[in-house]
Amino acid sequence: MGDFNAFQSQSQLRAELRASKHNDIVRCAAQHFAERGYERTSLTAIADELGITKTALYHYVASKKALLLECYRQTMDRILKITHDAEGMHAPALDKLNYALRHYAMLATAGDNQYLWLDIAAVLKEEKTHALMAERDEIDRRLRGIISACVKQGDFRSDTDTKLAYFHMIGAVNWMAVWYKEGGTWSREFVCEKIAQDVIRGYLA
Amino acid sequence: MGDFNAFQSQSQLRAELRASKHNDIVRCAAQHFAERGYERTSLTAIADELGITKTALYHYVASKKALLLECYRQTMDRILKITHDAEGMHAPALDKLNYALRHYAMLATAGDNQYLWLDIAAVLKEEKTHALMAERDEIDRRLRGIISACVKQGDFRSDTDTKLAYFHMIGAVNWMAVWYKEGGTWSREFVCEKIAQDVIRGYLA
DNA sequence: ACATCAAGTTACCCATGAGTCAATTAAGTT
DNA sequence: AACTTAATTGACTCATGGGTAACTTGATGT
Repeated sequence: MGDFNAFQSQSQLRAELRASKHNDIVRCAAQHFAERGYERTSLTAIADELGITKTALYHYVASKKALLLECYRQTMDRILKITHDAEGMHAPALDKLNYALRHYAMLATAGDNQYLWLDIAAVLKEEKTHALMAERDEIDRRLRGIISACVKQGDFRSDTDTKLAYFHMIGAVNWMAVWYKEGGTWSREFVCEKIAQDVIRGYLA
Repeated sequence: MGDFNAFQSQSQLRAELRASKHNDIVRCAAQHFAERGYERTSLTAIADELGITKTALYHYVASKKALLLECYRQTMDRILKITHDAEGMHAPALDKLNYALRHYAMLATAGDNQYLWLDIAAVLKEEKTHALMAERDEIDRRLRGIISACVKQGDFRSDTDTKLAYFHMIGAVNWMAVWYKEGGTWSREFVCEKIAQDVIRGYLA
């Protein structure tokens, strides 16, 4: 083994290349799943878009379902990061909540995600044992924690039911993936901000 | 032709029987589609539940897609009726809106409708020529009309964006189909009422 | 009695799509 | 050069599921 690869072994390079391709696949699949739904998406279609054959996919992914779960894990990770960042803010709970909802909405409206969120809900229902459940619960816990804090700090009405408020907010934001289309008179950021405000305003003391 | 069937011809009886069976099929299919989604539902499964063969279905329905469209037309008709009833109320626009949202929510939470609403959105997107589009638009128009009336009558803040408010409300209510489960401490009626209130409260002047 | 028609059934056809296998290429290792 | 291993392919299998065709049954009407 010569010293020309002192910084990085060739196997490491290979591993990185592999990881990169793997990532491409997941990203491409995520888009298809989000736009057309899991059932309507064929692995061949994904492979075609990537310029490879379906068989090649199986060198990177165990099965179609595994691919789906990975797509969803990526999405959950992003949401988890948002809630984490929100919790870490040095600001009133109300600001945290606004931040979380705004960024959540930005995720939901990024691209054509029509099917993404409902399919996730469906998968989570069936795959009870999966780690995705834990992530989902963690997201729930954090968001509801922030809402509770809004109540405790007196920004939200004291008779607020946090569970219902949570579902209300999440529902309104998730549904954006269905109706939001790029290219209106308002920017995406603005629409997300508006929805976050509207959803929060109903609970202000 | 004897007079024993003076009230109703036998062909009429047959037609009614046929219509009744047709209705059974649509109802059964609607449930399957709502619970498992269109793609995951097989005609054989529907036929099995009805105790007939798949082929027999084709005596009542032209195709799987036609069956889907009929299911959705039924749902749309129900929503249309709700908006119609709301409009016909002798009451302030605010009460009309509450009525419409409450009953819409009751529909969304009737049974396991997880997939129903999103699939409808998807079908409406593709089937641009179909009469369902017109019905959907009519529902939109009416609900947004009621929201506008709330603004005009001074019950809603004057800076309310009716389009966004509409999407917000519909989103929160549609999403109930995903999360609502029978058997909690609160009655379905109560939860629907609460959500309607929460969704409206944010716009009150 | 006899033609008719609706309602079903069995046995198919056919397209799609997930997943597998054996062979091939390309690159890295000794 | 010989060996190995990862990457990739084309050609399969196999199950599912929508839809069709031909036949049976049973009731209606003349």
